Amino acid sequence: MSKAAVRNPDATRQNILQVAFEEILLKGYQGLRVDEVLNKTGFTKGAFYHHFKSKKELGHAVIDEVLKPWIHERWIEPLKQVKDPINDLIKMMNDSRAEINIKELHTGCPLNNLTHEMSPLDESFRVRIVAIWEIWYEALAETFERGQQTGQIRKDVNPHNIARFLIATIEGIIGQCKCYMSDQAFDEAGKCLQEYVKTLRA
Amino acid sequence: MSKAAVRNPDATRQNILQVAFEEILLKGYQGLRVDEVLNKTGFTKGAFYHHFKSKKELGHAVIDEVLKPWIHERWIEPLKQVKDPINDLIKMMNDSRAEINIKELHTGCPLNNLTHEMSPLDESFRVRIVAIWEIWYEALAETFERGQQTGQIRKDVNPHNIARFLIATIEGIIGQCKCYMSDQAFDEAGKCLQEYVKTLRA
DNA sequence: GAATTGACAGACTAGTTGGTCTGTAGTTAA
DNA sequence: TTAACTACAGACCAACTAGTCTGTCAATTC
Repeated sequence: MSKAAVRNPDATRQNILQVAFEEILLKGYQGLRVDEVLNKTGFTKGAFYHHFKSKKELGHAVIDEVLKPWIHERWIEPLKQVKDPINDLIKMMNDSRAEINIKELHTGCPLNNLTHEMSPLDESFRVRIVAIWEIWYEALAETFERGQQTGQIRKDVNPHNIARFLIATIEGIIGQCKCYMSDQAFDEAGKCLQEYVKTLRA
Repeated sequence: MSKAAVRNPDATRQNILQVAFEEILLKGYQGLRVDEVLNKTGFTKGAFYHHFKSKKELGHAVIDEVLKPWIHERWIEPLKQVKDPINDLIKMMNDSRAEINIKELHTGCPLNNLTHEMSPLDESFRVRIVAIWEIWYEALAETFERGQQTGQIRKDVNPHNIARFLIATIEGIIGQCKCYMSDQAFDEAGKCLQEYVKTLRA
């Protein structure tokens, strides 16, 4: 009875999910300790296993209820608003860089982090994470298709191929920054990336 | 006395290192179990802790004595032999693709795997892994510099920037293949990558 | 307002895991 | 030959960790 004089189960769940997400980013799913989440949230085993059947189900919930909405807010929604694909995308990539610098360089891209550590561990993780990549991939491809229709993007390029290429490159660059704990890779590769994107202009 | 009627300490160490490396690729360093390595090699705790002070030191040895030589053999040496940067690099990337298909798609790039999981865990891991990236990075940049001197590569591009860009892109593509467990990403993004590389021709 | 259900608290457990320690057989040097 | 050292074998341990179980108080229902 040390906590929760007034009850709020939704807030409890969200609290646990958020802390678990941060722990996974720092230490990975395998390095995530249920006890540590409970320490940081102030809840107990009783609360945790009331909301989650197991650690694995917590992993599922983190992917579906934290990571997925984050990608939506960070990439999918902005992509829908794009009017000038070339310039807007360059701007979004620069925003991405700024965001990386803010929350410490060693964190990297959350989606890519979970991809590399969690997806090989269990098929249930992998399918959930792939679903998120697909959403991003399709949203990017659609952005290029719209650009082709409005005559802003060359019509001889394949929107899906470009989408996959850009996603791969962005993640690769962020991965380098993460390991080097420096944004030098962003300076170097970013220049090439911007030049490449500009070649797509009609 | 169930094993090693005849002794060969070097082979013992290499055996442990190789199995540990494969285990890390499959389950990550945190998922690596000393006992499992001993099961698969047939050795015991006594042997293990005679050769390695701790699990962490095993991690160091895997990076320095398995991963690093692998990169040397797979990338550094071939890069030294490059006569025609554009065509040879495209060939090397296709080789890389073939290799990925052979040892199951979910494995991904060893260097990138260890980068994402191990480098955030401990600074001693990170500095060792960064050192390997640097070797690859410099070897690639030097290849482009040679290409510029021989007039095969445009002189208005920065060799180091291209090197970083290519490394990031290659790793990003392999990462996508790993998560999707499909080489579709290689088909899609690979086309863009090849086109980009060709634009570097003088 | 009594009863049922939901949302926790917290002690406890069983299985795992990195690491230790003692013993012993092969190897090498004198 | 023998003493000293190397390269293991394998039992053992302490710490950790996901998960359980019983109890309790708040919230909802009737």
